[in-house]
Amino acid sequence: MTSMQILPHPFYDRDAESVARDLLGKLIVRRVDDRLLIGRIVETEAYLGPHDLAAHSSKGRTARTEVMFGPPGHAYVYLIYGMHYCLNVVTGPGEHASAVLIRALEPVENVSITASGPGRLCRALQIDRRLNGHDLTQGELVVAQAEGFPRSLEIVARARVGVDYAGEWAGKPLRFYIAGNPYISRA
DNA sequence: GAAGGGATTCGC
DNA sequence: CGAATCCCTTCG
Repeated sequence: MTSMQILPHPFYDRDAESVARDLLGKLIVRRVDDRLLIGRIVETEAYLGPHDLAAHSSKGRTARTEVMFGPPGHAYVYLIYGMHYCLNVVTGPGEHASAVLIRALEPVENVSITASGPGRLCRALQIDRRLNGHDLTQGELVVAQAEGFPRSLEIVARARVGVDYAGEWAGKPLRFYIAGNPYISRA
């Protein structure tokens, strides 16, 4: 396939909303043994930091949320509802305890089962807690940009999913997806 | 619409 | 300790 360029740390060292928008169209590259599983990000959600009542970091710094309080560009992976993993990338600026949830991928290479929805995405890419804290600029899980793609995208902003408990934060348009893409998790 | 399932957190 | 909660998915 075309050559790819791994996104460097400064890409992540910005506010979560900017990173969430700019991740659309980028590639998740997961290496399992000698196989590369590749998907294009088509849906994300921004979690802005401790003041955002929908963000895990708003509950304080704990063993589970520790990675969120660390440097940008690392994976924050946790188990939810006893059976699904969710993949987030830690953003900035600095150690701001903000992150972007990756909600859906469009299959690009070796992704046969559906990767729409955060739980299914992790199943498709064989992501579990062992990748919590992983540096996304190297190793078995990275985010990259294909040369010359994407050019321009039409982005839709909507309320985030599954955060009804978050009061006024529940309705803020911090979920982003590529308009018309068939792999988004829900309309 | 409800249940399934386990880690995590909080309250007693 | 027990109880409640959860950035979900699949089944009825």
